[in-house]
Amino acid sequence: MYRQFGNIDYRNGNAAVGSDSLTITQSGQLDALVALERIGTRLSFSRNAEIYAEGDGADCWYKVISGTVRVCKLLADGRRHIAEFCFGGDWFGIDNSGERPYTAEAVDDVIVMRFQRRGAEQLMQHNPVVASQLCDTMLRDLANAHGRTLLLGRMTASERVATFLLEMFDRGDRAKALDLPMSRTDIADYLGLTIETVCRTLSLFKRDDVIAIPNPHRIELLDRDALEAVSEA
Amino acid sequence: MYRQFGNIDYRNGNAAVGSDSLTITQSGQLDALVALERIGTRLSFSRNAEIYAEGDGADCWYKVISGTVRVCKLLADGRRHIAEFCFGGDWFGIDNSGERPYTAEAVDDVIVMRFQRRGAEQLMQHNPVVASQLCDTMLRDLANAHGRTLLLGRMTASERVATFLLEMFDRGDRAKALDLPMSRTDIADYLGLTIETVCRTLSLFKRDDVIAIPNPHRIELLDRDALEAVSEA
DNA sequence: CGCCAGTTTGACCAAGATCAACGCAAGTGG
DNA sequence: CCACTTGCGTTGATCTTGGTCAAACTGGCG
Repeated sequence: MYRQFGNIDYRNGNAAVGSDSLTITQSGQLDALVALERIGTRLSFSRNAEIYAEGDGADCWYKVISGTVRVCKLLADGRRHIAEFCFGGDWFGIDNSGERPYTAEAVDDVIVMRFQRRGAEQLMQHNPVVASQLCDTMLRDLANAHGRTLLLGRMTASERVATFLLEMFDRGDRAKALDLPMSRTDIADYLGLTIETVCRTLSLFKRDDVIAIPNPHRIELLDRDALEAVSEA
Repeated sequence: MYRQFGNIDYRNGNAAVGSDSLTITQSGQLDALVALERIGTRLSFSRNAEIYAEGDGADCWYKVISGTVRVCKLLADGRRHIAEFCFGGDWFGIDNSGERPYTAEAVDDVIVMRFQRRGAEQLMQHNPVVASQLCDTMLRDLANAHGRTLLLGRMTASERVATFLLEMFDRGDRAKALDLPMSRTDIADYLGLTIETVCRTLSLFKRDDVIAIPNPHRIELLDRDALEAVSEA
């Protein structure tokens, strides 16, 4: 899942800014990649910096190069909701509304690629490979979002936390140890719980030797089967 | 929102079955419509009939012509989750996974248009108008799904029911009276509540003269402002 | 008329929220 | 180098919202 458009290392920084030469061959994946790369700009943000705010004009699309982004919303009375976390390779900020419906913030230090929406849309029009890859990304996001409605609508606290941990393990390098970039509050707002419930549930899993927590941001997976049994569905 | 591809009346039944002539001009909306229509099949289902089941092969896309469809999932222990209700004009069953992740059922008597996925995808490749319209549909669905994660993750029972009612009123003909095709159980499973909580909340709104309920499936809007105040966010 | 499916209402219960205190490690300033 | 602060994280006690269980109601239909 995720990590669209393969493994080109953007970090070497050969991206040109907004070149508008859209004379692009309608051929393979690599061309699609190069084409996209040519119209993007690299940007970096430090921990908790705002990438864009709810209400801003939605004239750009973004792709995470490194770090973690949270897409969230603050309600009038202080309740907060995190719609998604985005990691290296994930797209965010793709919507066809005029205004941003959510805010995007850097969870830790983040590097992103920013694409002018106009340019990207033109690219899609002219290059079916880019179009179908972006389409796939959207369909994956949609499936993801539906999975989350199930989680939020019908799962208990333990099921939510177990599902979250497995998701994080599977997105990382599938090692036994996991470094969570986000705080407990972030996790709570992502799972529709309170920070206390998240803590208690993690402590519960620790007590039952399902996970170990050497420090708050590091989780070690001791018993995947147990976690999967809790997460079930 | 929704109701893609305008107002052609499919009910008159001039749809041909699976004609594969994809020699289509790259021009206006109407052509896109005609092109799509030519590769679709009309089907009808009666109340509670299954349109497709979780686990089936996902080789078709669907569009509702008339009636209401629920896209849902039954968990092992009996909990049920409704991902979305689809009304006339809405697409459903568009996903790029091999197997259906959800079941689709007719809420009431339903007529749908079914499209072979292969054909529709080819059509998208060759006809950018169809492609971008389907893309828009997906983006709308995605925004919708994110809205629902907010509702399910952070809203109280009253807020959920108020939001649901407003959504239903706004999707209908915006008259003061609304006929809900779905049962209380359906509403509950859509809002992540129990049937009892849905009933109690509706009774509460009735007691406060926000709505009237002449019969269980008919809701009249007496005080939209009050409902919007509860739904807030 | 009596049954049936769906809805409504009431009494009680529990999962998770809220409120509060404490722990702990990383700064910071004297 | 060591008090003091600050920002998280953890744990405990209590409360509330919404769930569970149960009974009554309603309209349609054989």
